[in-house]
Amino acid sequence: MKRTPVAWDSTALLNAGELLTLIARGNAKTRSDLIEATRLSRMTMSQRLSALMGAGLVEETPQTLPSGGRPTRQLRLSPAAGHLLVANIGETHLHLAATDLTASVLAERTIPFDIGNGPDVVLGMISEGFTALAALLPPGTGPLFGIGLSLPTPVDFAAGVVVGPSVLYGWDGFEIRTRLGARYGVPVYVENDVNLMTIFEHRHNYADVDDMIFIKVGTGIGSGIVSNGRILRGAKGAAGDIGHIGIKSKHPPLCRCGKFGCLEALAGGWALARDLTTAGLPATTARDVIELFNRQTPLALMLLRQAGRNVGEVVCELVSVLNPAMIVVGGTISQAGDTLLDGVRELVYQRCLPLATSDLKIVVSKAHEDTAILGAALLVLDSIFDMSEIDGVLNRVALEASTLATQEI
Amino acid sequence: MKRTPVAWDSTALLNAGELLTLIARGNAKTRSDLIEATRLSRMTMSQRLSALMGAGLVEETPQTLPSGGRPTRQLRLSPAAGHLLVANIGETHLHLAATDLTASVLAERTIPFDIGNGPDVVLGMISEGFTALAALLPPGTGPLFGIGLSLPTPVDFAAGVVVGPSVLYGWDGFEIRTRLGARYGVPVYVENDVNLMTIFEHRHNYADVDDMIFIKVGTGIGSGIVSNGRILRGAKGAAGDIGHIGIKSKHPPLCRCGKFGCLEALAGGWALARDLTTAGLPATTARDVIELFNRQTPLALMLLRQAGRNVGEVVCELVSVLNPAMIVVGGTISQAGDTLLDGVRELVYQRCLPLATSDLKIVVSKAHEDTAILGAALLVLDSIFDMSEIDGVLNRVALEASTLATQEI
DNA sequence: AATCTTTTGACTAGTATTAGACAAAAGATA
DNA sequence: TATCTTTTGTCTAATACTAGTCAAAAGATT
Repeated sequence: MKRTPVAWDSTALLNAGELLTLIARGNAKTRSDLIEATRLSRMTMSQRLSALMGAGLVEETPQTLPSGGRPTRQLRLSPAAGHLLVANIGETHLHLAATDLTASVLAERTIPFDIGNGPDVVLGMISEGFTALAALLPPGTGPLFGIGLSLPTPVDFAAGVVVGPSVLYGWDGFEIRTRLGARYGVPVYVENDVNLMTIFEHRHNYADVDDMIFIKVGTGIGSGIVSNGRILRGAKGAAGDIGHIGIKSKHPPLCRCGKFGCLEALAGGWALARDLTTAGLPATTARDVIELFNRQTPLALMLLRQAGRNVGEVVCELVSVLNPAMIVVGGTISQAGDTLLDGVRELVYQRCLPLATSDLKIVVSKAHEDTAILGAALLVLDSIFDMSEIDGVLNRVALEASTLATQEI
Repeated sequence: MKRTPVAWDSTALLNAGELLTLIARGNAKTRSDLIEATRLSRMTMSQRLSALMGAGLVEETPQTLPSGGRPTRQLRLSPAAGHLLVANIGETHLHLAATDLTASVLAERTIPFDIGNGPDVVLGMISEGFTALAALLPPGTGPLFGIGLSLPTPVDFAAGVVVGPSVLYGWDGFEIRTRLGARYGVPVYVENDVNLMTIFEHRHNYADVDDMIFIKVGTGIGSGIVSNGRILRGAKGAAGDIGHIGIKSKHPPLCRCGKFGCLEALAGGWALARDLTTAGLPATTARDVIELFNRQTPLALMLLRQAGRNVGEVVCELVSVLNPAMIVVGGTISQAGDTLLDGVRELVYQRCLPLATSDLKIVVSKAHEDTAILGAALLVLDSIFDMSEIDGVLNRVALEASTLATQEI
């Protein structure tokens, strides 16, 4: 079985990494953008671009940009040129999805499971699930480009390893990337769920904001920080862990971390449920709390307003330290909307310096459902279409194309 | 006066920006490093490198690295290939310096002045001072490569404009970069003094730490944040402003910002001097406080220990939010050493989660004197030897060399 | 002193890229 | 419909870059 030359210039394709990165990242939408960004001659750019288009990685959009003369054609990554497999490992459910290269879900599946089974069993279930999803892909979908995993625990992103003594027994130090990477032969990225929700919120709704903070108020409380347009992870991937910052209160309640007076123990979903139950309104989950709020239960309203002020205490400090342009509050409890946010705003505008608050926006997340899994897809795309990884992608595509060409003979 | 070809290949020089960046930033010290980093062929690299060496920008160090065979020659930026002019605008003194390209001071000068004179007068004094310094440069020093200014107020770094309503009356919105850039025709960078101290501390002492926080405890209290190896500035350059975070205390003292209970009002140099004076030990400056500490005055010791705990309250939150690998405490009051730091450590290890504290180092700055001005030089170097600016530098050098060549004829 | 090892420079033929010019394409405008 | 404007593709000669080879350089090793 001998190799034959393929239709498009394979050298040009292999050199087109930079173009692909610019297009995939949204940094360049037109041919002129590409020339300006790469400082390549029009000839070379054109050649490489047609290689990318020939390989099915890039396509022109139907719409053009008006320019006074001949309209400018817009370029984009072909959504179907490849696919991703992503999973959100929750505490009770496993959420799996296959997406295209615009992070749109092609197929998905939710499996109830027990995270206590440990990484071996869970990763086995994920592999099985991925295989099932891959079978559901529409015909013509390109090869697997990468895998993303979301976990409810701090993660050393660079290494793809769970860190920390965490709630997840048996996962500490488990080398997820190594394990899945060996099985699938594509890049594997592992990240904490709050950071992934942050990535989704940032890329999907506020892509032009370079400094923002996403605050998740769900059962627990956590945050994700975008600084200079990038996720801030810190030395060990533990950045943004605001749930256990101490808040002044008259009778500091015991937190599940063992300390007293943590933010989470005052304003987290589990704490609100606890307080409602104590007052004779049975509630166990954050969803129950919002249910009572929706029924306008006075105590729930009161507790949520107070929770807003407690969250606000910490947000004040985040604003002073990080000087964000925007704060987005998400998570189940954020469904209380302004009832929660008014307390946050009250504290922030009262306590922070005007320079930091004058153009600060504090809003509720527009997102619902499970955005961590979409964040995982966006993260994989961002990481794959990147200078250091892009050559691997192109090599795989070129290889696939050339073997296809030989098979046809 | 016609142009004549110069000794070295001018095309190669103009294309050598990437090499120069790598060498200047310390990312590549040998020829092999350069080949690996640029993926250029040895031929091209060699050609461009000799252009850089011919232009006097890069030189080989006397020492070589042992390699088993022929020793590897080390490369570095020629310190004397150019010079920088930097200034620290303090509240009572103007500190000016000329440095070489390793940020070593070649000449310096301190001028007492009143910042109340406003930006016009002050920038005029700086220009005069720079002219005087330039006359003191050793013969053979290369041209001016850039200018750096340090200011005791928040700055919009990207624009080179003072922001704020700040203590500096008349400076708000003043376009320093535009003003000085027009006069000197080189890049001008303006930055807040605490950020510059942070840059110095980071680059000079802990260059391999990607996530660190520098805390300045002087008359006031501020901080600089290094995240992913870069200074975190926030949306408006106000990040790290921790002096006015509220601290719980029984009788919250009035702060100079108008609020009660700010960190600065409890633990800043001015607050400690106030408390010592009240107790009958006259002190006005942070230096006076340290003077009393050095004499082992019991009240000073007690106040400094308490100040450490107050600073520790805020550091706890910084650690939870940013997960740094290292915290460096500087500023005049940090001369109290462990008397101050023990309080910080006590709070941090007691309140933060183990994942964030297990490998965290909390140390006193090794630096003394005015490090902001050195930070300014490092910032200018970092900014100049950067993909977006480097071509300007090379053009200026090439132009200068070619005019020199024509004059010789 | 002879040998080894690795760095470094230089040569070649072949390949990739560039600048600049020309023409075709395609919607806007008159 | 004819003209205008800007985008896009293609051509060519000149230039830049590459891989691969050979040889010289310079300290380490024997």
